[in-house]
Amino acid sequence: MNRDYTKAVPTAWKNISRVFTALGDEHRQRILLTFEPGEHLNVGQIVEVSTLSRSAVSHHLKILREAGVLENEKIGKEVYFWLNKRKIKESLVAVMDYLKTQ
Amino acid sequence: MNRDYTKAVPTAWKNISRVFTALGDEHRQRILLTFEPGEHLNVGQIVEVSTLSRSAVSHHLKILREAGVLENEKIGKEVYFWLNKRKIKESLVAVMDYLKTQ
DNA sequence: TTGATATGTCGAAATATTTGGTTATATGGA
DNA sequence: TCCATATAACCAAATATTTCGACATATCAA
Repeated sequence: MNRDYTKAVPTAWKNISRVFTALGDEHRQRILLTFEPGEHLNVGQIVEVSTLSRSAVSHHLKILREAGVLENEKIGKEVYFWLNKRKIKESLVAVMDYLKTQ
Repeated sequence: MNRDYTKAVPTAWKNISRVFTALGDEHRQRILLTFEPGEHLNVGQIVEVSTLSRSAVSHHLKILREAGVLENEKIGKEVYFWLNKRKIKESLVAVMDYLKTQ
């Protein structure tokens, strides 16, 4: 039995945790699945295919962005979002590596 | 833009969602990290290394079990839990595969 | 059968997250 | 500059999750 994590987990795991929390919500999954390969979508487009209000979508986009799952850039009046594949893969690999030691 | 997921995600993704929700909580991460390779732990042992009450731990174990992340078996008076590596890996691979199409 | 132990379940309170209306800010066009 | 548009930030209400004590159930040993 490993007692190292009685009180807390390492920072690396906290970051992973945020990614998993981000992916663990169905609304956020729906947003992610909306992206076609390499596609950049602006907030309005994402709201358009969502059943949620603009501010709820904005909230979920913030969580996805803060987890590093999405990146964004403002172009003119619009903010475009796209998948950060590297970041998602990193988190998955971290858990894969943990499983390998198990 | 893929509009297929406007209202819902496929069942496969709902199952993945449960795994990610399970892994996205720090208390649950701490429980998972407590397991040494191949180890089976009973509830009392997990409570012992936790800062939470027995019933809170029981609640988290239920979430982990229902997500398929942990398996369990009652032996005598005790219930032993262990990691379901296959199930966790399956969920990670599903997301990896999604990333490959991106 | 009685008592001790291990665990699960229930219910209510505490806490956190989600939601959507409203307001603020930035951008670009007339 | 003034106005329309896109988005973010703020706030309060609705909802969901977490927490823990109390109670219920199962097992085993005396």
